[in-house]
Amino acid sequence: MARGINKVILVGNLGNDPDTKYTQGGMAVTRISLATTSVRKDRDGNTQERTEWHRVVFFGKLGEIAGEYLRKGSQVYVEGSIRYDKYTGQDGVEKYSTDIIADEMQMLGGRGDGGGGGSRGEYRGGGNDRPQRAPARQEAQPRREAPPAKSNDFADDFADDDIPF
Amino acid sequence: MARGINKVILVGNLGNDPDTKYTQGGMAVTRISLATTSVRKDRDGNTQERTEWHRVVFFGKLGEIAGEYLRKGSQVYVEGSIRYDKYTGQDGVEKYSTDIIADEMQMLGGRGDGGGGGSRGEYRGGGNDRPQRAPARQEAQPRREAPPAKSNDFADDFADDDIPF
Amino acid sequence: MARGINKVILVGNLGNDPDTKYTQGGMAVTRISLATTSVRKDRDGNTQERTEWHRVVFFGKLGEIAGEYLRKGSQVYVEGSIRYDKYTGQDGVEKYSTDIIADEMQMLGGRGDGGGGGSRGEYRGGGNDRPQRAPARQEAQPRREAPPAKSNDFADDFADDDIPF
Amino acid sequence: MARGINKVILVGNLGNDPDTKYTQGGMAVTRISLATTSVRKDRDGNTQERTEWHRVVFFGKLGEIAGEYLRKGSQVYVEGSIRYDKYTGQDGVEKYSTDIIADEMQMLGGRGDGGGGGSRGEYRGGGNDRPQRAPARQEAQPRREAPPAKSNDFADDFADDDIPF
DNA sequence: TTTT
DNA sequence: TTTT
Repeated sequence: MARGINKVILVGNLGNDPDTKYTQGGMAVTRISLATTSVRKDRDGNTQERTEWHRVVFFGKLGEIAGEYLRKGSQVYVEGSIRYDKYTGQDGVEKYSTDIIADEMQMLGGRGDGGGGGSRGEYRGGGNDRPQRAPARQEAQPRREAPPAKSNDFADDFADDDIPF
Repeated sequence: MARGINKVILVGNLGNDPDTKYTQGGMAVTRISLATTSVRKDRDGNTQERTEWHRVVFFGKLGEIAGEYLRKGSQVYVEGSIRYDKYTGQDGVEKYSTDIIADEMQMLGGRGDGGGGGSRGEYRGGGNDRPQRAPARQEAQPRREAPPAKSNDFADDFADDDIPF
Repeated sequence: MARGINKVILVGNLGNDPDTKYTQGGMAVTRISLATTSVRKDRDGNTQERTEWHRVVFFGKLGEIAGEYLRKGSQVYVEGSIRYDKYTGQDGVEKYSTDIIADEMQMLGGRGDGGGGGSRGEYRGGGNDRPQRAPARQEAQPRREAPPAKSNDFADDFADDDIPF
Repeated sequence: MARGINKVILVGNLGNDPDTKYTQGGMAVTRISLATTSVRKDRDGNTQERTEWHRVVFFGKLGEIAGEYLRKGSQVYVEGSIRYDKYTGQDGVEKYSTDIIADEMQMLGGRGDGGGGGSRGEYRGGGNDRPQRAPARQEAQPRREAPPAKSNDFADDFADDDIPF
């Protein structure tokens, strides 16, 4: 039985345009790099600034919306959970990664340099957006290239069954 | 100027007793390993369970309280922020680590196998618990060994000035 | 279009057993009174304690689980949103109420005086637990009286269509 | 001893300019009205929109910053706790109010119609901003009228000792 | 490595 | 009205 709370709340700006790929089952997986900067005063009274870069991942419908509306510089609210992964790199060395699996996002004031659209992205991950075999993704991301017809890099990372929520 | 929100809320159980060390300036640094388990149903209707192990770090007064009251199995509420670090291992290879820097904690119902005491730990990281030169740490952790008189492993990790909040 | 975040996170203890009722459509609506206590030191160094009593409401499947597993004294984690209502009392005077509409809950260590059961309640409000015409509620709450066959007090408060999420 | 978590996270827009007053001890108390709007689809597939208006209160240094930088329309992130109060109105009737006591805020992208300034407000309520007898408030709010020399409406609500954190 |  |  599930036990525990694993919740992350971020407000930050994208360091780059989002990267959207598709699983073999047609599910969108969008990744962004999100900066949050904090300050503190050290003992000498100097201001110290530190930026964390969060790797945030959006799945399914939320991945489509994030890919469509977010742009480099966009300010966004993200809610999700932390996921730690361990894998073996191509060099045979064990590596670790940490991702924030988003289940809610909301665009904030600034539009970044994407501009154009006008409409505002927002979505709360519901319960029933598991990939229903070939979503109508043609309509879903007017400004993204068509998803690759067959396999792609994410195929190694995520089977459709791997949706982490 | 600071910009962004980086907030983590965890409720989980400790996998081991806490590990408390002291910086050269006498500041307590306590680390715990905290499990949060979530479940989801996969496409075949099978229940999938996944546990994340969070490395949580408590500094200063909060580190003393965490070290004193938490035990393997304890259930605890933790609030803090995510911190990503990159360092070079002794093997010369670049490594990455992710820590949750706690700024609030509260013990919950279950006591784990610590038992005994009776009193309940709880604390909110305030603004003025920077190491004031040699805190009265003798009184602070009745059940922990005296902090090492001189250097320790954390000396490499944290100078007093590194308190991350 | 939706705009904004309205999120509440509570950890507290129930002041009384939960109160479960049913809408005419058969949806469970469970209310609890949840205490959170905070302390601060006033200027004279005296400890001041203050308790807030939150009215938390659970709908649908979550309402059934809350009604079944929570008891007076139970410690519980609740996530939800704030809802302010204004209504006219039977005395013709305008009144205001504030409720926390829960969309996630998890029982914590302490069991309160409910005891017995053994199993632990937990649930995340999903997207598809709107009342599907007559849920199998007979099985759902073994320890609660059968829901009233017809109207009840909540009928005035909530139509099935009023589920606030 | 304190027990429980009472945490609120809001992202919304101000419905009006902030209202700043001062206690007799010289502490700033700023109130804003913050809107968060959510949507849901009802059974007929129609989009239902609902706006909650939160009364948010900022004390001390945070109150000065909120009063200076926020304006009608500003988008802001607020973190705090819920506080329920019961008082007797001038008509002799018992009334209830709910406030969000802020302990952290951060201005977001949009500037509202305040414009001008340029600098961005942000602050985390620290531990030591209790009113130190007459803060240098002349410098603190360039664009607000001078605080009343003597008593004001808040005097009834808040003594200096009432700072709720 | 925890917990249920 | 809870809890410690």
